[in-house]
Amino acid sequence: MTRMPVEQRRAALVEATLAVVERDGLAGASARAIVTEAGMPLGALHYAFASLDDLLAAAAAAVTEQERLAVQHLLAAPGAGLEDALAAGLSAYVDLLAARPARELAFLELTLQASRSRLGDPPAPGGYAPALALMAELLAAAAAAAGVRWREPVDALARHAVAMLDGITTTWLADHDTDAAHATARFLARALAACVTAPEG
Amino acid sequence: MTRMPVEQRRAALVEATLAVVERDGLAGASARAIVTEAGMPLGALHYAFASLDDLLAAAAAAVTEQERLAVQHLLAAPGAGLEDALAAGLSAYVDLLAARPARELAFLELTLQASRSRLGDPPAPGGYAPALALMAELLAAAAAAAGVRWREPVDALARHAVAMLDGITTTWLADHDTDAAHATARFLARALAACVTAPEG
DNA sequence: TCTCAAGTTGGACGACCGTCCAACATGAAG
DNA sequence: CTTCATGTTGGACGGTCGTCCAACTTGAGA
Repeated sequence: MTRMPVEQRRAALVEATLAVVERDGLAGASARAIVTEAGMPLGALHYAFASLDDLLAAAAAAVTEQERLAVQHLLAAPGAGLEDALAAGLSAYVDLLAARPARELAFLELTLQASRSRLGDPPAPGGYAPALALMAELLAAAAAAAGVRWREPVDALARHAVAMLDGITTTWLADHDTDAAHATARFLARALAACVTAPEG
Repeated sequence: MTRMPVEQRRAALVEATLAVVERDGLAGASARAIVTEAGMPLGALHYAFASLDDLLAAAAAAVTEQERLAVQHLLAAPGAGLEDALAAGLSAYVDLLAARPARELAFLELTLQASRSRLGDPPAPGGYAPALALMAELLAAAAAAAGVRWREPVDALARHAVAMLDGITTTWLADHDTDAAHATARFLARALAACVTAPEG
């Protein structure tokens, strides 16, 4: 392969890993499948990463950054009320899930694999932090746009929302019931909207 | 191995599979590891199941029956209010999760594997049905005990609750934050409790 | 142009995989 | 006791796995 900074090589391998896991599942994410996807020779993997597990861990870390970033522009609802804005954003995620289920499934597989490797860890705040921080920002912005204030810490609410998104995902993947997933999204929006003070108060 | 009805053999293999996945993860659930766990010879697997995938699918199906059954006696709160009863039950699940995380992780791994195999399926109501039915029963019983009635169909609320349990699980597995998981459980209990008519109405 | 350290490659290795099936054990029928 | 259909076993097979490393390419410095 042509000369290439190691950093760029690592990024390309991570991207190829995400593509392979999305297409063939975590079980199909072998060293050979990944380097083939990336158009690299077999040896390139152990030149950029110490082991395949290291690459999968890096891919899992990249996921929390990349995936939740796709949700970023979902909460860009116009001047509607807070609950409607939240419901629109969450429903947009459901549509994204229904349109590209393999992608969300791949993200869950990688996240779970990372969770297993950290099962016997100390407290371990974990790599979820970026997703939580992003969701907290979105919630804060949504409240500001609606002219209301959260009655509870946004960090706590953000964690509830992230958990609910995960649950919506696993449940939809199990039954493919898009209507029900939208209903769950509205349920969460209503629950979140119940945690604000009166408008302009 | 001593004579043994095929049905019993299948059940023993499914149980052994759950034990192996809990200990070593889905990646470690090889045919040899499973039959060793079950104390059976290698050939016994293909004598009771057509393939390893069939066994894993059977294990995934057994999970939805078995796992959610563990939650059954969690909602047995005394005469407290509905929200407190729900919160107590959901918090009990969080404690169960924190005490035996590998088990819940194994359940998720098997469920996700099953989800992947059904990715390109027709509508497919899926094997989630028993879990939903059980949760619906629990919610109906809880409302009856509190002397209130659900304002929405219990089936819909049950699906929200199951989704939230999954989300609580994946999130806790990522950050091991038991306090935050309890807070999310209370959040869900409050959201559910907001869906009833006034007591004794 | 020649040298050589650094970067890159793909074949080789041992281990493990799922599956199959020829050989073996078993217990009822004769 | 002998027969034999049925149930059971574990070794063998072809394949794929992750990893390593000897050989090759590259491009800057002498």
